[in-house]
Order: sequence, then C-alpha cells, then structure tokens
Amino acid sequence: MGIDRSDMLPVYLQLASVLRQQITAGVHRPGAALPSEDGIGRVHGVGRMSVRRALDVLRHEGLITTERGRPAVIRTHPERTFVELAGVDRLVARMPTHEQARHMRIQVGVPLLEVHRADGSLETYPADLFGACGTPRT
Amino acid sequence: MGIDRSDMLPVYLQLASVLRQQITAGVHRPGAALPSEDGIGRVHGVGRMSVRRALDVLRHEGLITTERGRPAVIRTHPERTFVELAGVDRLVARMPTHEQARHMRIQVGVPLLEVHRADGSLETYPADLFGACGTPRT
DNA sequence: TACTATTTGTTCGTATGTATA
DNA sequence: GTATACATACGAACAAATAGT
Repeated sequence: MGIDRSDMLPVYLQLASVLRQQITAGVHRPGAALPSEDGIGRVHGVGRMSVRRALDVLRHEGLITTERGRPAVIRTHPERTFVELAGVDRLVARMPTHEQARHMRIQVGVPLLEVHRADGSLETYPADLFGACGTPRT
Repeated sequence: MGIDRSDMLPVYLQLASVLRQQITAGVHRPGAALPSEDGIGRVHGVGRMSVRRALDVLRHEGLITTERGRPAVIRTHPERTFVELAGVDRLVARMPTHEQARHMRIQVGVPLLEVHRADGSLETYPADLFGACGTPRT
C-alpha cells in the first residue's frame, strides 16, 4: 500500500498509483479536494517534487484538476453529447497543443476529437464533453 | 523567437512553443533527434529543469518520444485504421492511466478510444493507430 | 480594506542511477 | 571502460493566487 524505496518502480509512480486507487475507490469523491502537496509528502514520506510529479501523472490522465493557490480537486465527469458519423466521415483523436487547449479552453488531460466530414469540413470537440456514434438506420 | 524573461509566460512554455514551431515548420523532421537537453539549455540560456518541462509538454502533446540515454525524437505519424460505428455504438476518447498505457503499450500523449458496442461489449484502441467512421449505407 | 498564513507554480541547484554510444 | 545523455529525487528560494482575520 505504501511507498517501497527498494521497489524498482519510481517513487512518483508508486505514489500516483496509491492516489489513483484512493480516487477510484471513492476515498476521495469527485469535486472534493485532495490534501495539500506538503501534507501528501509528509504522509508518504516523500519530497514535494515526487508529490508534484505524481499529481502531474493524474492530471494528464484526466483524474484531477489543479489551480494555483488551492489543493488539487477530483474531476467530475459531465454528460457527453454524441456526434453522428456518416460512413464517409472520419474521426481522429489526439492531444491538443498547449496553445490550442488554452484557445479552446480544454483542460489538461482531455483529448481533442477531430471530425473530418465528407464535404471536407473539419469540426473539433473536447473529448470530455463529446463522443461519437454512427448514423441510425432509418 | 527567443526566450523573454520579462514575459509573464513561464520559460518552459515559451521554450515549448519555440521547439513546437521548429517541429511543425520542418526544422526538425519526423524520426530525427532533437539536440541534447544540455545543448538546448545552452542555446536558449535556460536551466535543464526548464528544458525538461518543455519536453514534457511536447511529449504529452504526442509530438516527441523520449528514451533514457538518447535525445528526444520527433514522432512519426503511422497510417490509421478506421473502426466502423453503427448507430447505437458509442465512442468516447480519454487518456489511459499510466498502468493501462504500460499494459497496452500505448505511448505517452496518445489517447485511448473506447468503443461501446450495442451488444454491451467494449473495444479499446490506441488513437495514434486507429480512428472511427460511420457505417456506409448499402 | 489591508494583512497574514497557506498553497500551488516556477526556477534554480545538486547528486545519483541507468541506458546508450 | 569511458563519455554522453536522460531519469529520478532531494532541497531551496521566490512568485502568485487563495482564504481567512
């Protein structure tokens, strides 16, 4: 359960696994705040650097959000809207660049959906709010 | 073009933008290696910590891959296979956990595609090798 | 309003380990 | 075996945002 210094796995990945399990197990609920970085470090006996790297992992997995001045918060999962794909339409998913994310107000750890329509047009959606489905047969 | 210490934007994000533009502009080609971290730091007059954080940004955007002992490499974009979606099928994209990525051999910065079929089955695909399309009308 | 304490964000330095060439 | 280069992990200092007094 705790941090094993003799383990080959890096400390920050071990800590990330511990925190991830706590989150998925419901020890921390969506919308709730995690303990402070110093607090987490004291509890597990690791430096702040390792705590921050562990939180980086969880943030890039889309599990938490962080803001300056306040502890990390478990991300809540909003309802998704599903975009219809016709047979010729093509959907690809990739991570947005930092500048695209800033411009489109996409949070860290959220993929970008690109829908290339048959007419050549391109639509982009944040993957935490949108998904895709096929066209229903009429 | 260079790093502006008076700019509000953090050094590592400025450096990430510079390197990203060099990559997209073709200064560095896909498959080619970037200069070493120390080299990049000397050229732009920043510490190795800032260089590593900039490379972290680019790695999580899916632009580069890094391996211990060798300089960062511009990622090449392989051909995508497109999975068909029927009307009732649902596709969502999210980032895999670090453990899922290890298990499925998904590289950093690559989203995971989850296809929830009408029969309740779940298929998962790495988003750098797979996309989605609708069912063609017969 | 203003001040203070807490907390996260950025940047530096140093040391050690490990993989590559 | 040596040199280069990336990965991990510690500490330290300061900036900036938050929250409570």
